[in-house]
Amino acid sequence: MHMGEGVEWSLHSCLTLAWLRDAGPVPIRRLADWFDLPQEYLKKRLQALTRAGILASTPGARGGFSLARAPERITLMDVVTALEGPLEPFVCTEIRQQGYGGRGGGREFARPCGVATAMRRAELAWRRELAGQTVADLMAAAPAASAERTRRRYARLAG
Amino acid sequence: MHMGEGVEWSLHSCLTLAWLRDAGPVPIRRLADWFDLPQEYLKKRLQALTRAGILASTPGARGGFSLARAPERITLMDVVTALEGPLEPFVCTEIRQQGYGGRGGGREFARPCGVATAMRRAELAWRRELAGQTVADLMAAAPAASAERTRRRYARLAG
DNA sequence: GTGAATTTACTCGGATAACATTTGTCCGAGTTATGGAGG
DNA sequence: CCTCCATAACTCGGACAAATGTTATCCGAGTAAATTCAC
Repeated sequence: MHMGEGVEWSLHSCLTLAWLRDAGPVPIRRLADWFDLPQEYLKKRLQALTRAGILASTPGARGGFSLARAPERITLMDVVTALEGPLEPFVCTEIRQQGYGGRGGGREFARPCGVATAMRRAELAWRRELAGQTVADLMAAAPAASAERTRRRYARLAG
Repeated sequence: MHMGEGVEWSLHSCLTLAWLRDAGPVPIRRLADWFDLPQEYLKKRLQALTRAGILASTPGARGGFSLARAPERITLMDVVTALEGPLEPFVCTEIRQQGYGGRGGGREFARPCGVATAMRRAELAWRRELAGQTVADLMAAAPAASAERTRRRYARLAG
């Protein structure tokens, strides 16, 4: 059970984009250099966020990525599902059909599998927690100096 | 983000073993037939549970797997960590070091990365939920007939 | 100068390769019950 | 009847192969600003 690195990359990217919101769209090149990440692959991930309506991409010169909505309205859940897909970590393949009921069983399987239900409950707790935190919260939790430092450093790079 | 099928298999196996506790150790062959799963691979998974002290394995003829402790004392968390390893789904690779601080930053990174903290919080909620449910709870949640039916069917097979 | 053409700086999407993990298979070795042979 | 031995039924562990998923790279196409050039 592992969550792709793209999640970390994307969250940090969102955080940065949030801080640079006034500076206009940020090209992928800058973000990749910023965090020293593979440019093309990071792009792919951010494209996924764009398809999900979390980021907006402006093509052409002076284009790049930017937040599509206010940081308060982007939850971590949004980002995670955009990247990892809407699929739940635990997928019930209904093994039990084979086991407890045998070929006949019918009625017993109308209600969902107990194992799946238990897992689902845990996933819901996870999702709830993710949905409860926004990019704005991340900004607030970061050291006070980070925002300003990021803006300064970016301005210097962008000349 | 996906959780291996072994988790589902193992939980159903534990449930079955719990019901068949009086019938002595259950050979892997039976379990695999039971759920129509690949025998050798299921064995691997159950061996992992054995190493974790959740199951006990008795070698030799009439051997097989059995619960190592009471169903009340086996949490879903135990099973999941035994199979997927103790590693957290989200791994922080500290890419921020590159980004916000640049080469100098030092002091700012003493406290953990905000993104990682947020993710950790969600994982904790997940773990807590998993740790709160035991195999005994699964037994209780299952349809009343399942236990007896399982025992009967097993007796017939082993007959 | 003004407008059109060219260049430059971006994103988008698909194709593909390298790599890791999960899933599945196979085999040799060790352990214990069972059944039979010899006393 | 008792003992010893062979056999059968299991698990354990490692090595290996196949399938899948993640990470990464490359390329052609589209879009928009900036630059160049013609007039």
